[in-house]
Amino acid sequence: MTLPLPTANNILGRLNSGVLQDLLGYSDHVVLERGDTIIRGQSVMNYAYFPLSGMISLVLPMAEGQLAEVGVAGRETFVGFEPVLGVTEASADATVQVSGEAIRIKSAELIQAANRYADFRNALFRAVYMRYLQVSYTAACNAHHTAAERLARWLLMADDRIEGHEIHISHEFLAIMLGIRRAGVTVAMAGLKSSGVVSASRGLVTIEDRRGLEAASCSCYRALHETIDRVIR
Amino acid sequence: MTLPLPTANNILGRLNSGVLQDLLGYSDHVVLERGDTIIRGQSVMNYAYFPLSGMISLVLPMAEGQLAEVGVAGRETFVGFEPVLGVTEASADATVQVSGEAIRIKSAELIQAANRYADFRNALFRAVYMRYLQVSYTAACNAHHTAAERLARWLLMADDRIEGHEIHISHEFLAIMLGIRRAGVTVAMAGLKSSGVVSASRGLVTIEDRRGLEAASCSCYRALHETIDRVIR
DNA sequence: TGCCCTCTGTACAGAACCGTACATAGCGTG
DNA sequence: CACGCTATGTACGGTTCTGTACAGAGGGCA
Repeated sequence: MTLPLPTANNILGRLNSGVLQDLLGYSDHVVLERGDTIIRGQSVMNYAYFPLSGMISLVLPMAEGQLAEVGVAGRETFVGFEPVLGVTEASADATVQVSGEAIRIKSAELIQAANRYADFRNALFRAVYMRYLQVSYTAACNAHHTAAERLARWLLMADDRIEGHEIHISHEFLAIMLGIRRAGVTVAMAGLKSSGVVSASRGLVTIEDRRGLEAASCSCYRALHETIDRVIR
Repeated sequence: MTLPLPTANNILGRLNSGVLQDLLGYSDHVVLERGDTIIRGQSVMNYAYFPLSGMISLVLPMAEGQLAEVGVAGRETFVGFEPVLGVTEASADATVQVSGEAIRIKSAELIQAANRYADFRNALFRAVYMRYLQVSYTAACNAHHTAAERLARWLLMADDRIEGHEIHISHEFLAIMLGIRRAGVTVAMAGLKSSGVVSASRGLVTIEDRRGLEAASCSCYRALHETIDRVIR
């Protein structure tokens, strides 16, 4: 079993080796277990996480105990960006959805490194912007698209961030992420299963036909990707 | 008729006068007419706008020509933040919803000033963060709350950004902003009218009972305000 | 093996919202 | 004033989703 390298993270992997070595000097390598809440909304942010594998949901706690997922993060980005904008409090919960590993850096050290290295700072800014875009599309998608389309989009986003094509998640959790009933997930999932794009058993969803899943998803998945590709150039 | 001062904008108004004078040296004072689209999504951003009055909607263009409002801006903030994060392309359309005025600065000059003045830079960062929070709540709200509740929230956000309590807007426009049918707006508005919290005639909505409107709104309005107050401290 | 807890599938009535259509009302302009 | 355009009010069938409930399946553990 091989330990994933820090360069598995898209931001860390593009740094020149001197900067990366410096950063790693005051970083931890941590394991993210499914269900862990590594950041809590409305509490002081202590660490930023640069995932090497796995997937993290960003979940906004609302009034009356409701929850709403506003975005997801994997090794393409980092979580805990608030200090980059001078804010000490977390905006949302960060909950591990798919187990993995991450490089963890104290928020204060993150800021010092960002001040020191322009390339690193710019990469962090770009990641913040991509997060903003993702949340924007989530807002638009929630207003316009059906539960089935949004389920397909969620599975695509997860598929992008995992090894293989098996997602360990229950309908109950998916319901919270999509802001719909648990029973609604079961029905929507049955549709995807009957058309053969996914198979599923207790707590496990397997993507069988990626193209088919893209066809079942709303346009937001593709639109967000195209926008990000254009911005990154 | 008095010209609004640059200090009417919350960001500019908190700068020390030397910095403000410098900024104003390379800024324009512009009029924002209802219906103007001052920034277009997916095109290069040329200017940032610091509103002194009026309200601007941030509207994400989606596939198949659909539109979705992801946030609004008034004199509490600025629009055209992308260059602050090193991005040259606009993410969304910025359309004037309520006429007003603004201080306009070339994006390149904005960045130079931000590099020069730490206070200004920090204020811009904080505004970016507040925008992020607002879009997050829009995403959550769209997933969980009814059209009537969201209409009430929209009217509250508009009321916060105008002089007086009269909003010039048609049901057609509101429908686009909320991502629902025009007829759905008419029905929801009829509810608000029958309970006396607003009155309305052709193209004009008047808020009669601010407290009542807050009661008709979902919790997102209050929750966002409380979060922003806490972050700003 | 038996028990229990979680997860999944299914059902049903009702609410919310859609797409569409049509009639009326307000208001500017010729 | 008459016309025409835009805005508003209303209606109706159909779809999506909700809240709730219950039964059965899967799997861990005593």
